[in-house]
Order: sequence, then C-alpha cells, then structure tokens
Amino acid sequence: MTSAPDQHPLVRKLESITDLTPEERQALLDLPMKVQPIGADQDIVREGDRPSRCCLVLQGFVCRYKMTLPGKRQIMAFHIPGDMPDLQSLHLTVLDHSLGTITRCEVGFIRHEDVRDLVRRFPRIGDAFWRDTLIDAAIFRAWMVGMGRREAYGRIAHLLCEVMTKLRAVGLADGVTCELPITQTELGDALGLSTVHVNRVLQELRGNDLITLRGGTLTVLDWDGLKTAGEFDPAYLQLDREHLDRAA
Amino acid sequence: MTSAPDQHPLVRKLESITDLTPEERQALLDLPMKVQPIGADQDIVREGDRPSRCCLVLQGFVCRYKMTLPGKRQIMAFHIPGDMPDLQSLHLTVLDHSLGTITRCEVGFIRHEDVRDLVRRFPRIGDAFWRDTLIDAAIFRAWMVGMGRREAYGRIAHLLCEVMTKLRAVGLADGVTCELPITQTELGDALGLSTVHVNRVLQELRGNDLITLRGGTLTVLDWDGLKTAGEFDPAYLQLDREHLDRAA
DNA sequence: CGCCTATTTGATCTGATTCAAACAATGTGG
DNA sequence: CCACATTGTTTGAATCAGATCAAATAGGCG
Repeated sequence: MTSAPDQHPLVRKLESITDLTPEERQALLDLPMKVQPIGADQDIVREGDRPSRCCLVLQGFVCRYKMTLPGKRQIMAFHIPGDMPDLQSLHLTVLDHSLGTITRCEVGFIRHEDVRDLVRRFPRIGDAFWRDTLIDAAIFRAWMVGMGRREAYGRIAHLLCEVMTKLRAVGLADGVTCELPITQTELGDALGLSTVHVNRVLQELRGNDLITLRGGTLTVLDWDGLKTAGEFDPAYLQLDREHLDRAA
Repeated sequence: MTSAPDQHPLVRKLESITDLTPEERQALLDLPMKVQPIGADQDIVREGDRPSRCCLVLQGFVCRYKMTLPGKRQIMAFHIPGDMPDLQSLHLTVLDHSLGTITRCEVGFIRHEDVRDLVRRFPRIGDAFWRDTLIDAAIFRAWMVGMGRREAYGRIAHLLCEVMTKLRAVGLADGVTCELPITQTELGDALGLSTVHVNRVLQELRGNDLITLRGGTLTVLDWDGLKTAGEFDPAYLQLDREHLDRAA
C-alpha cells in the first residue's frame, strides 16, 4: 500500500489532471482553509443549502447523495482526499444534493470569495477547477451507463476499477490494493442495487478470483479480468499519462 | 404552442440561467459560427474524438450517448436549441461519449479558439458556460436517481416534466404542450428501459389522464399529477425565477 | 462479554426483459 | 393515388435479474 502523500491533497489532485507552475502551486498552498474533523455518516452540507464556502476532502471518504420521497438513497459519487465535492456551489447557488461522510473525515472549508480571488489571479487554476467539474460529470455519465445498461456484475466491477484508478492517481493506492471503507449497503445505494444483491455479486467476483474485499480493504487479483468484466476504459477520467500506467 | 423565438438561441438559453449585459449579448451574436444542417440519426461527434470546435444546437433534438460492448445504447442527455452539448470539449481533450441527432437538425459549429477568446474578453460569459456545464451535471444526477431508485413509471414522468420545463425555459413550449420527437426506443435508451416496457408505462400514464403523447407531441393534462408521479422538483435546473412559473 | 452494525443465506415475489408477431403510421416511387 | 417498404407502436407469453422479507452469522468495539 502506498503511504499517504506528504503533499497538499489539493495540489496532488490537480496535478493528476493538469500541470501547475510553482506560483500556482504556492497559491494553492496559501489558500485560507478551516480544517475540521467530522465523524462517520455525517452530513457536511444538505440539499437545498446555499453554501458560502467549498469543502475539500483531506482525509476519509465522502459521498454525494439524494433521497427519494419513499426514503431510498441514491449515492451519486464517492470522493477521496484531494476532491472538492461541492466546487459547483461556486456557480450554483442552491445545492441539488447532499454531501455526507462515509468514514471519519478531515475536511477543509474554503470561502467562496477566496476561491474566486484565487481563480481571478490564476486563471489556469480556474480552468483546472472547471476541468475537474467536467471530469465529475464524465464520471456521472459512466455510472449512468452502468445503471441503465449493465447488469450488477459488470456494474460493480466497473466501480471497483474506477475507485482503484482514482486512488492510484493521487497516490493512495498502488494499483493492486486499496482502502475501500464502503459498506455493501452503500455500494448498493451507489449502483442502484439492494444490499443483498451486492453481497451475492461480490461473492461471485471473489469466486471468479477477480478480487478480495474484506475489512475495508480491496485487493484486485486479476486486473484484466476485472476491467473486462466492467468494460472499464479509464479514458473518461482524463488522467495524465503517468497516472494511467496501471489502468492502460 | 409557442412559436420559435426570433432571438439567437444561445442568447436565449444563457438568459434562462443567467443575466447578460448588452455588450455580452452582442459578443455572443458576433461569435463566428458555421451553420450546418444534419439529418436525423446522424453522429455529430463520436466518443474518442478530439474536437477543435463546439457545437450549438440551433434546431432539432440532439442526444449524448454511449454504447456498451454488447451493443446496448445509453442516452445520457437530450439537448434542444440553445444547448451546447459538447462545451466540455473546451477543457477535456478526448470525448467520452458520442453526440447524435434525434431529428433533422441545424447545428452551429464554433471554433474553440473563438470561444476561448470570447471567454477571455467576457469572463462573465465564461462563468455562464461553466454554470451551464454544472447544470448539465445536475441533470445527470437527477437521471441517476431515477435509474437507480425509481421505477419506470416515475422515471418516465420525471423525464417528461424535465423536458417540458427545459423547453419552456427557452420559449419552445407553453408548459402544456410541446414537441417531443423522441421514439419510445430512444426513451428507453435514455431511461434504462426496454422499448416494450416504455410503451406499457406510457399507456399507464395516458390511462391515468396525466399526459397525451402522439405523433411527436406531448400534452400534459395534469401537471401536478405528473410532477407528483415523477417526484419532480425543478430546483436542480437552476432556472431564473421567471422561467419557473409553470414548474413551481 | 454484550451490543451494534455489517455480512451472509434462504425463500419468495415482481418489475422489467426478451422474444415474437401483429398493427399503424409515414413515406417512396411508380 | 395506390402498392410497398420502412419505421414506430402495440400486444401477448415466457422468463429472469434483482428486490423484498426474514433470519442467521460474523465482526468490531466500548
């Protein structure tokens, strides 16, 4: 397992999808940020909120989700250290979904005005932020294909490939093993499946010697097999060449 | 039925989600654009392409879609006049999905450099574009909730509400009747359903006197009923107050 | 140890798919 | 203006992937 980077998570993240000059890097490091620990299964912001700051995941897993009236939950994204899950609030006043922690987390809050100021001084960082929200959208689309047109087996395989690839891109995984502190219920809520079915399909993936998943640790035993099962092509993640070795 | 606006579709669209100064409006009108007619069911750009220009829908319906290996199609978005479905290509070099026409269309092509130049001169237009891509993402999320957690009946109802609301926002519908030149197969591909099932559920919606849908024309007989069936809340579309009357 | 949460298993049910075929509408060329 | 081809809609029957319900295990952890 790769040890956590000693770099600023945001810098690390942005450098996985764009390149930064030293000045830009410094500007990111100088960004005023209020760091806050948050317990597991807590909301960070809620649907309907009108946030005046963005949040940056520093540690732990976060998800975006919506509830339906009958009380079903749909998770729309998982976020890892370095991600700014509600960057959109910079341009959309009212939040269309909630943001909650999966695990115990450390989150940094950055005021919108500071982000706006940063973007004004460094337009290329603004472009990178825009780019990041566009990649998020590409991920939504990839999930849509899964939910609409793939059955559970491939859908889960695809998600596992994606998480591993994203973690690897920011140095939190080596491409074989990674932390995946997500319950089967949460997986189901993300993929539009019931917990029971997720469980059975995971057993199938294990039975086919594609993965190991126990105690919050995922190990990919057969990357090609998993990729094939999930029809996973990492192009949509728009990662830099050097962040793609494993997935290529 | 509302007659087509005599304004530039792009101006109309942007003014439905932001406000423009006269100079900004003029700059949009001056944007060099190569107009081109395209037949129905044609690809405009394809997954894997690296476009050097954006396209603007001037007339007709367009969709974004992906194919799976077994040849199933997932439509991820419908686009109407005023939309720029591949605005993202400005910041993402390789396209993660294809763009195809549903009906016969008229499409305007705008070179990336011209868009970049425009955005440089009018940063607020850049913000509006960013905002637009963020709204697209919000729509993806809304669809995800449907595909993952709603059954066919509500899913279809939600989509019909959305299309009507979007058309209305740009003056292409009065809130009761609109053109919906989408086949049941295409509806299925968008919602993750089979054509057969779409057909049966549409009959159910008709039977409950919620809608009429014949010959490419949708009429909403009972807006509240349809809204309720689809749990439709237009907040995610981030429309200006005045574009929301009907949906509120 | 005992509580709480997560995983697992079994049995049953159902929304939606698939397959197959009939029907309607639209458009085309003669 | 009609025969024909094509595309879209509708219907019926059989089947299935996945949901639901219910209950048993297995881990973690104070």
